[in-house]
Amino acid sequence: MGHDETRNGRVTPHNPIADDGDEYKFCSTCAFGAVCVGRGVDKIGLSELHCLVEHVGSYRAGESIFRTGDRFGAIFAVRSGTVKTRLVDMEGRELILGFYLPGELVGLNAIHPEIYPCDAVALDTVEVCRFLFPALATLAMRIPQVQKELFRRLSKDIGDASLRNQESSADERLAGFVLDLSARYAARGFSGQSLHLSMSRSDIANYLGLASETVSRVLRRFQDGGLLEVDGREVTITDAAALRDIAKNLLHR
Amino acid sequence: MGHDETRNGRVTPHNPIADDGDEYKFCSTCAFGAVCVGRGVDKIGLSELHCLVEHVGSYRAGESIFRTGDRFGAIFAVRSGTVKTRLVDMEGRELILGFYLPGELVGLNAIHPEIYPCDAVALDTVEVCRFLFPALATLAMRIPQVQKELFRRLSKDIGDASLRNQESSADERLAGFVLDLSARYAARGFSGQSLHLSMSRSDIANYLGLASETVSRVLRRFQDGGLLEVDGREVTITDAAALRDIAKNLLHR
DNA sequence: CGGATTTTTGACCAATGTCAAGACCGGTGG
DNA sequence: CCACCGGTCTTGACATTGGTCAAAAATCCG
Repeated sequence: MGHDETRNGRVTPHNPIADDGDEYKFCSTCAFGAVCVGRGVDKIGLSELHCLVEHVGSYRAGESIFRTGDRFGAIFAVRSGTVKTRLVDMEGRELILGFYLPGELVGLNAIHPEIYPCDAVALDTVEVCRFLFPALATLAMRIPQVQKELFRRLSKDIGDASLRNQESSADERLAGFVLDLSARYAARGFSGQSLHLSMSRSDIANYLGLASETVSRVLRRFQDGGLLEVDGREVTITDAAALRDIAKNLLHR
Repeated sequence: MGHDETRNGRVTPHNPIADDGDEYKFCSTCAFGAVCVGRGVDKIGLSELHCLVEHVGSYRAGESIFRTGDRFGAIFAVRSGTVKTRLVDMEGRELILGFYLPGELVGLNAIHPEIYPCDAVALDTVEVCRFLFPALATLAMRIPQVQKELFRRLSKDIGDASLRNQESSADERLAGFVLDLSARYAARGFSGQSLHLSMSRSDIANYLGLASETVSRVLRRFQDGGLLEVDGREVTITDAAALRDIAKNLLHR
C-alpha cells in the first residue's frame, strides 16, 4: 500500500495524523478535544464519548465518505488527510463547498435536511472518526460540555461560511485562503509556515469562485513578489505580514 | 407612534407580523413554531418555552438589536419587520451578511465567539422575541424537540450560507435573491408573489457582491423582459418559471 | 519511456465595476 | 401649495479585472 508510510517516521506537516488517544486523553487533534482536554468532563462522560466513536478508513484519494442524498446518520471528524465537500449539478459541474483538515468536523450541514446535501470526498489518504448523530445528540442531553461543543461548532461554521461571501479580488481571496489554511494547521499543532495543498488548483479556484488560471497567475505573482514559495503543491509562506495586508479587507474572525 | 397601525387592519405582505399566540398555540410564524405546532411537545415544555421568551421592540429603522462585540446572551426571532446583519470594517465599509424576515432567527453565529460578531440592524419597524441562550440551552437538555430544533436551525444556516458562495453572474444572483425572498415569505404564509424590499439597492448589491448600479440595471432588464414588475421597492413576480430558469445554476435546496 | 492529467502562460474579450450626471421621491419649512 | 433638500435610484460612458480559449510545459504514474 505505502500510503501510510509517514506514520512510521516523524509526523510531518504534510500528512498530519491525529494520535489515537486513549479513554482519558482522546485524540489530541480530535474534534471534541476541547470537550475532553482540561475542561473537566468527568471520566464517565469522556469514556462514553469515546465509546460512541468509530474509527473508519482509510479512504483513498477520490473515494467518498458520504454522498449527496445518503440518509444522514453521522458526523465525521477528520483524523488524517484532507476532505473536500462538493455538489455536482445536472451538467456535471462541481461546486466545492469546503476543505476539512485533521480535527475538523464534516457533515454538520446534514442535520437539517436529514440527508447529506453534498459529497464528502477524500483528497488523499483519509481516516475519520464517525460519531453516530442520534447517540451524540442523546449524549449532549446529559453532558453539557458535549452539547455546548456541538453548538459551538455549528455556530462557528455559520460564521465562517457567511464571512466567505464577501466580494473581493482574486489576490485577497488567495491570500486569505493560504492564511486560513496555515492558521488551521497551526491551530492543530502542525507547521503553519509550510503547507501542502492536497487539492488541485481547479478545486481551489472553484472554492474561491475563480478560474484555475487565475489561481496559477496570482500564486506566481505572490511568488515573484516574495510573499511565498510555490513548488507544485508545496507552499511556504515567506512574508505572512504582506499576505495579511493583502487579505486584510476580508475582515476575519 | 403609528408604527404598528397595520396590526389593526388586515395583515399585509408588506408588513407581515406574527400573531402573539398563546401558551398552546404560540406565535404562528414563531421561530420555534415547528417545535410546538403538531409535533407533540407536551404542554409543560411548550409553556416553559413560552416563559423563556421576551418580546422586545419596536425598533425603528436604523436601530440596532445588538452590536458587534456585545457579549452574547440571547438569540432573537424576528416577529415583524426585517433585520439585516452586517460588519463594518476599519475604513467604514459595510459588509451585509444576511437579511432576516419574520419567523427567522438572528444571532446563531454568536454562540461560538460568545460575542456578537456583527451588528443586527432594523431595516424598518421591527419587533423581536428574545430567547436568553443559557436558558434555551438548559431547556434543550430536557426537551428533545427543542434541542433538535436548535440543531436543525444551526445546520440549515450552515447549508444556506455555504450555498451562497458559488460564483455566478449578476443575473443569476438577482434572480436567486428575489426567488429566495419570495419563498421565505411564502413559507411563513405571506404572499410570495409580490414583495416589498425593505433594504436599499446598495444593501442588496453589497449582500450579493455586486455594485448597486448593477442591481438597478439587472432589475430593469428583468422588468423589460417581463419577468417581474418593479416599482421602487415593490416587486411583483410575473414569470417565476423564467426566474427559476435563470437562477437554476444556483443549485438550491 | 509514454500517455494522461495538471499547471502554467499568453492573447483576447466580456461582464461588471467605477465615475459622473441626472431623475425621482419623501419630507420639511416657508 | 410649492420650492427646496438629502438621499436613493437610474442611466450612460468608460476602464479594468478576471474569464475563456488555446497551446506549451511540467508532473504523475504505470
